[in-house]
Amino acid sequence: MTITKSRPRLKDLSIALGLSVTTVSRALGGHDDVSRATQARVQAKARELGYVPSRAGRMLVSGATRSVCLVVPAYDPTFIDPFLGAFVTGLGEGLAQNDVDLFIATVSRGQCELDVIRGIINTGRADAVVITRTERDDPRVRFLIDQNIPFVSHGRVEDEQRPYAWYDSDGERAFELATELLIDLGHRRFAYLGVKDPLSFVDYRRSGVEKALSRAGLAFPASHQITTSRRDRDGVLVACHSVLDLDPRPTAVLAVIDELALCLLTVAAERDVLIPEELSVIGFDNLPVSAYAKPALSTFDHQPGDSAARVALMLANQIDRPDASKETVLAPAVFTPRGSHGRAADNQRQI
Amino acid sequence: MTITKSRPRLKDLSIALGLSVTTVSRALGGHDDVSRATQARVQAKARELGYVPSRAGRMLVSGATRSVCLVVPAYDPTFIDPFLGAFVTGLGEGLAQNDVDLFIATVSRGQCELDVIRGIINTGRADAVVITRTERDDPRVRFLIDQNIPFVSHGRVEDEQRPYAWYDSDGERAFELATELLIDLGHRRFAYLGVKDPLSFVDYRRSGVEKALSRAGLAFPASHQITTSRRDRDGVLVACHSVLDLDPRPTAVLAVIDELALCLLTVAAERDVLIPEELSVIGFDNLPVSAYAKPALSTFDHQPGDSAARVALMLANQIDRPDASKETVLAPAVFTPRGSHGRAADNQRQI
DNA sequence: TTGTCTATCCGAAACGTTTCGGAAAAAAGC
DNA sequence: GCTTTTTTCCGAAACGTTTCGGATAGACAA
Repeated sequence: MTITKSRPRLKDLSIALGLSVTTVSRALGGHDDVSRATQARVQAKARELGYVPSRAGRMLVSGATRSVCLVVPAYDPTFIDPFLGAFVTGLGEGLAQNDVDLFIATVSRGQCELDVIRGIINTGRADAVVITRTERDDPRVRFLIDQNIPFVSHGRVEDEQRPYAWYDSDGERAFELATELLIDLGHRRFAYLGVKDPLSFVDYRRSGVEKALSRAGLAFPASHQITTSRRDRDGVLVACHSVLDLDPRPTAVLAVIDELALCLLTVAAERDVLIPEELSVIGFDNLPVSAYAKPALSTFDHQPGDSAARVALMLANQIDRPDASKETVLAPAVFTPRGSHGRAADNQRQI
Repeated sequence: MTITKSRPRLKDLSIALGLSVTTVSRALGGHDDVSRATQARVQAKARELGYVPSRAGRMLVSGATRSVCLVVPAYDPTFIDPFLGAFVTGLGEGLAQNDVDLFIATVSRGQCELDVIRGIINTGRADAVVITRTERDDPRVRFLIDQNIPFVSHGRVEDEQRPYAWYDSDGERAFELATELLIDLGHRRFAYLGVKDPLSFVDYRRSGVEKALSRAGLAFPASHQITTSRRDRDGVLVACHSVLDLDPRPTAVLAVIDELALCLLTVAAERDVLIPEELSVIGFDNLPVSAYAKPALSTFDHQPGDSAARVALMLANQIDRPDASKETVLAPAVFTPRGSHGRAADNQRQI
């Protein structure tokens, strides 16, 4: 009178049904070399006994794991994306719907990210990988294409000619639109607050500003493009002050990330620069706290949930149809206008 | 002249060495029924050929997966912890050092978290699970103990009598200390800004304030404990105003999370309440933006990286020694004094 | 010399699944 | 009624690992 604690196996089903293991397996697989009647009978029994196929067994015979790996660098805490949590959640959610598991690999200090990826694939721990925060000329993308490893990149790299699957939110278009909007509001003197990191989204956003300004015949001198390092807290403050020190002072600033925009807001408050009356500020990210800033920050939203869901779908496609053409998705970032931007003051408009 | 693309198996090693598969396996396992010389020879060859054992093969025979699952609810975006990214990263990092994989399961809207956990264990996808954001009386903890599933809880629940492994940062002690510090700075009128969610850390932090105040013989009436829902942006604003509307106005406020504290800071600025001269504010979380607030927010740091590393270790222990006693860790949160708190104004002190 | 003990190695089975090739039975064609 | 085709099922092998229970050889004791 032993209690069978462990869940049923194919063999248990076959015994219970008086069929062979083969037939049970094929019935559950929906193959047509087993009669409809038997298929139904097997499936009913499987449901009844709560049968779930063993992943290990399947992996062994198929060689595939039905799981993807998100590779996240852990060597630099500032690299930890504020959206990582939301992204991971959305990714897991989307993958689960396609019966794919998500697993996380980290790259420690001193480890080579490429080696980590190679290890994941070689040890057969994942069928595909996701990378985020692509760099200007990202060695990971090159490597993954070279090695013919299925992957989806969150963020695109400009230089890569070969096709690969990527998802990116269109920061270039976003900042182009924001700049146009500000021009329409009468602004003529712009500054851009950027970061030094060689991440590809940084380039795109800056370029959006440049495009809109040049189209409007407005100057965008290097002196008005102030960049700093996120890592360096003092540097961030210095950069914000530099923006306000420009003479004549710009009336509109595009900040590449909310974190910088928020800092600029507080520095401006310290220096009694009125926002948005004297200075319009638009950021990018829509951090949760941005809504609570004073004034609330106008910014762009990534819709991290949607993007993760889309990436999940792309990954499932990569796994299930490895030879399908590589999807590329350029998603619009949605403008979230709040209180930090407005019409240029008239006196400034006439200058 | 075929190129062997796939990595070597135990069998390949055995052929290359002229040994049996068994001996190779046992040699790599370091068993003493194979001579030292052979062990060395096998290990050298394994290194040379780049042998890595197949996880599938191991899983099949051992029944264990050497992976743990982080269960994260995806049904409510506000549930997504701002530290989730850092936590996931640290966890992955720590687990990898113990040769354990981290995999992520999400609970979708309409799914029962308990069912998800059961599924993970039943389908043998993980040997242990991690849960976060424990609730006051958490059904997950009860369930996991009942089912004898190895787990570590990030956050503890007060009511559970049976031993289980948990890690928590000591919010109670933290707010107790913060309150004492403020009392020493001359503050006598306190308010507490809380959230309604039934999360266990909420209770502990509030209780810390209460303890310190009662020890100092100061009142802590319900009217001065203002709670709101994080989900409800307007509600948060209303709560912040309510704190400032208290008459006489408190001189010190403890906010259960930085998000609320930051909101209070902006509301106070709007209403020309000087911080810290007229009002001291201390939060908890040390969000990245908290350093950029005006004034910079005094708060407590979780040290999410350290906590994740510790939890990873605890998990590895649970897997490797399932019968070991359950570790519990109560980690101090480190006070991060900045500009949002200070000495109580003299005139108020005398009231 | 014979038997026992130890050191070292190996064959076979097992874990759970899938697929290949074949076999039996039923249906169809003549 | 006989052959051919189709339908439906099954045995065996394979995936990569580990362990159990031997097996072989040499060392040792009597």
